[in-house]
Amino acid sequence: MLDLAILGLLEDGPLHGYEIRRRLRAQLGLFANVSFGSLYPALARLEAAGDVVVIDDDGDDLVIGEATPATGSLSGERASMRAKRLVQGRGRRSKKVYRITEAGATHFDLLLNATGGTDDARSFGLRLSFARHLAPTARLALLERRRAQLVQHLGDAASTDGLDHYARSVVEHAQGGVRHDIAWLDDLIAAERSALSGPVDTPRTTPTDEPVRAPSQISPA
Amino acid sequence: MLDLAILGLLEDGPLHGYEIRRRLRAQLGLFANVSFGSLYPALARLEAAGDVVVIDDDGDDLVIGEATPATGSLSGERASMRAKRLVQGRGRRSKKVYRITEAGATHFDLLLNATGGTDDARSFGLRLSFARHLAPTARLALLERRRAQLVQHLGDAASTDGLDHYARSVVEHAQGGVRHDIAWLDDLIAAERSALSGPVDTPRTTPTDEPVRAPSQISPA
DNA sequence: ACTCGTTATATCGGTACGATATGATTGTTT
DNA sequence: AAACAATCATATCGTACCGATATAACGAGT
Repeated sequence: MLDLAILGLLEDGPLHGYEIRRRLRAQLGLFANVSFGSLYPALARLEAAGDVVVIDDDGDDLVIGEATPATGSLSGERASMRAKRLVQGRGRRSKKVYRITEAGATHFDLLLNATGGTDDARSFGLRLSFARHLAPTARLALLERRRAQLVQHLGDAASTDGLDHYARSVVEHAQGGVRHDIAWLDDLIAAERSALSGPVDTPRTTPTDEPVRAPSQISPA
Repeated sequence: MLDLAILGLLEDGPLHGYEIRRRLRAQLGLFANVSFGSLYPALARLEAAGDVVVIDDDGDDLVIGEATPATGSLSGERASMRAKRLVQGRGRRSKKVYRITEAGATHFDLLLNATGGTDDARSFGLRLSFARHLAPTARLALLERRRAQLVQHLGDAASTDGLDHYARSVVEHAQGGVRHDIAWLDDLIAAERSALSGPVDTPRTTPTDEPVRAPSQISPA
């Protein structure tokens, strides 16, 4: 989950942890309230896995020999990093800027295209946010997978019998939200379809074979 | 989070773990996808804390001496339980039915009325589901607290500049959802207000001083 | 010079999740 | 009636995530 988010942001250029969090809050504002208690461990994880590397402000990789000892001691890297930090920064540095590696980019593609996994709203929103990195067909597949999940979600919803006023209100409101989500997905799917089938010109059948649908925007209060 | 849910369900009578999960899925369907990996540890937690006790099918508490050795060995209780299970059930039992204690009920009130804590949608939905256990003023406070959270949430939302089509769509759709939530809360708040101020009779001002508002239901797809 | 708010990294304890294992009960097929 | 599958039910393991907290560097105000 977080790995996907971090790698996706780093695809557009190196960032340090704090900035990653800011963008996550801005771009994915609502879910993704990501805390440092998960962000920094995640960055350490990705660094250990070789998906990201720490660079300094000049863009140089913060590893000495460049010929990394491969599957050797991980602590060696950290030690050398600390060394360079001391040498050229005189302890003045505070930011740790991360850059995505080729392995990281591969890993990102893998995570982004993964069909299975969790079906929660967060991971879908995350994937859709990075949908520009997906092939058009994969994009469409992502949307339709999500739509099917939500439809099924509505399907096996209980009958709200035996629930008091408040609980019923919660359930019904949530169901309304799901229906809203489905309508939204329908719009996105239609857009993807028309972009796939007729990227030429003269979209003849497009505006007619679609039922009348609200323009994806609730009344702005 | 889970403690609140479990205790709230047990307020209406003893249940076993599996059934708790079913009700959680039904009543709070959407969030609350509660997994056993969190449910059973939570039950064990609550049992250790004395908030719930295991009973057998006749309603008897499944502890031998009734004079529990207090802060002694926890494993003693489990051993005695296992013993009784063997004695009177000949291993036929598989369900562990939990009953809430007085301490548990107190704890539940505490959790339900807690003003601070997390501000996520799940815990709010959970609290609102159990709102019938709240005093009318506390109910209103809960709703207004949540409303303020959402309004602020909308406030410090970024400007969606620099976001591509997909990311912007995600953000805008989420914001629409938040506005929808706020409208819903406004309805609930209005209802609570009118129930507080004029619970007598002749609801004179009720149908008129309220702005025209959609009936909380999206077009049913 | 001093404090305060912001930027920034990091760790800790607790809680939740997904996968998985295991047993008991019930229903269905042969 | 035996065999099998599905469902009901409890439990544990590893990992991810969160909230609180600690720490430190730096700029701005006073």
